[in-house]
Amino acid sequence: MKSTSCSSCLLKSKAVINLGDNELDILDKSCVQATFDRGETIFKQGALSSNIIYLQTGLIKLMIKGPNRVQILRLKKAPCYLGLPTTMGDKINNYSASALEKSTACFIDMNTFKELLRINPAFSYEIIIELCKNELEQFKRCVTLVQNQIFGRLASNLISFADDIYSSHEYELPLNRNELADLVCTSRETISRILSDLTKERIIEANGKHIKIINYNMLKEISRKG
DNA sequence: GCATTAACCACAG
DNA sequence: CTGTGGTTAATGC
Repeated sequence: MKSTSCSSCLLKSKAVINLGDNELDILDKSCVQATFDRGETIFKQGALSSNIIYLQTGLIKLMIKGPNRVQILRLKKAPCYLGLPTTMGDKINNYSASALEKSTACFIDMNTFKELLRINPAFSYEIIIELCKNELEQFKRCVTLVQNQIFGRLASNLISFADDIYSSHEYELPLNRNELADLVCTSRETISRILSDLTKERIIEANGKHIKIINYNMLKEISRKG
């Protein structure tokens, strides 16, 4: 299935750049590339996990089944590693990942990955950096979700789509209203209402999945104050 | 009490 | 799959 070798790959991660030729060969032997269409599951909560996944291109969502409903943990945009916590931290996946747009990913055998961590400190260092950045992002998101009211929670996410994912004040939402609700912990109805309220206030324009941020500063203010 | 927030339900495009 | 309206429960003046 693999069209290129790891050594000639143009989409190397920051960690893999530090690997020598020998180490790239080791990686090459247990690395398989796959592509996913929108909606396809990359890995599933409850299943045995034995791979580290490097998302080369695309956008995915991580979700976890809570006591009552699904919770979208976060969206992740390539390039990034997927499943580090769930593969290294447990034998079973603690959450699922599915593609929000056409994505490509490399599946790396966990034992090979562990071996690379052991033999190459520069590689390990980059992995730790990525993990730490992720944790900080999660902490921030946690505070926003717990302490802000719904306007603030949704505003934060609309801003994060614009700044972190699409680098534009105008974009197509990768999620429907229900998924948006799962992302900011509310109901589908409330999402509808808030999007139309924000449109009435001329802070954004929302037409179906098309979002245009008109008053970025105001939206930022809402996300800060909750 | 009264106002606000947000969930749940129902129903219509 | 979405948007809206009515109802209701919880919380805070």
